[in-house]
Amino acid sequence: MPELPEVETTVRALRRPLVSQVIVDVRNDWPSHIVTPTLPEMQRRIRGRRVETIDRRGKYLLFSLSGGETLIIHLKMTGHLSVVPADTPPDKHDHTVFVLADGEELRFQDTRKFGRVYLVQDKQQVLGALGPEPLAAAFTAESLHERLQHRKRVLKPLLLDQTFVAGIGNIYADEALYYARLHPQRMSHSLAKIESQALYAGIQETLKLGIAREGASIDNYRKPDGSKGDMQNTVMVYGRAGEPCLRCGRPVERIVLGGRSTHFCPNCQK
DNA sequence: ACCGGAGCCTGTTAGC
DNA sequence: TGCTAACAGGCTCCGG
Repeated sequence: MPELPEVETTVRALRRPLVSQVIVDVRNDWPSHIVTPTLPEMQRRIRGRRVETIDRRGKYLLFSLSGGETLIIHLKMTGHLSVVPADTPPDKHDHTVFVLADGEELRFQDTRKFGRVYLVQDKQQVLGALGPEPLAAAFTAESLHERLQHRKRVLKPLLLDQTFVAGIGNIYADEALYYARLHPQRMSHSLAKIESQALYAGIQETLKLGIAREGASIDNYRKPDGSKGDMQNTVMVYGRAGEPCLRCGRPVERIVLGGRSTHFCPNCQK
């Protein structure tokens, strides 16, 4: 499941093959994949546009196009993007395909069809509600502490709330809480400053590690070239229910919070 | 302001 | 062995 490090890895891998390429058409066989505009209008507005830059905001990929519009893609659960020669045999889960002028295609493969595509003039229309970027300079331990104090929410679901912090998903939320030695059911406003600082460090360290390892291929995630990331070999608690905590040896526990599986060490995390 | 549940999907896995 | 049912999970919407 692509989270910030997986999306960042995808963005970095797509820049070389895609930046400065001209899009000549769009194909789609699953209408709800494209949120806005309609397919005919997207085709009209995107034809002849050049990809100028590729960036990331939270878990969204942003393709800035000549003419000022932005193509935005969210991979959700099973989305995968790759640039391949147009004669590459199609996969049955390729649902939106951008045809490029050089004979290649940007293919959005998405088994569970949760992914979403937008073409907008104003990217704030899609990104406007997102919280701060966790790896940006403006996001500090102090500002995190402040934001935690102003909410009365269970820590784990709050970390998954994209309006609170952008980009953290189920894996990195569990890992960050483990790193910070904080119980996932702690209330946000109960954190002492030193605990907020630990959470800040946990978020930073786990996300940076995830990027350095080029993502976690625990489930479906693959890099654009189809290869796996390495982060799955470094997870401390996620998916390790019943296995010994790597710090104290007691079994890792699994509970459900906010409808999400949550893994933690009841001995190390208070 | 916050919480819980339904819905969107389909490949995988647990259970019979 | 073969089949069905439950499950996973990011995000939005709805009602409490």
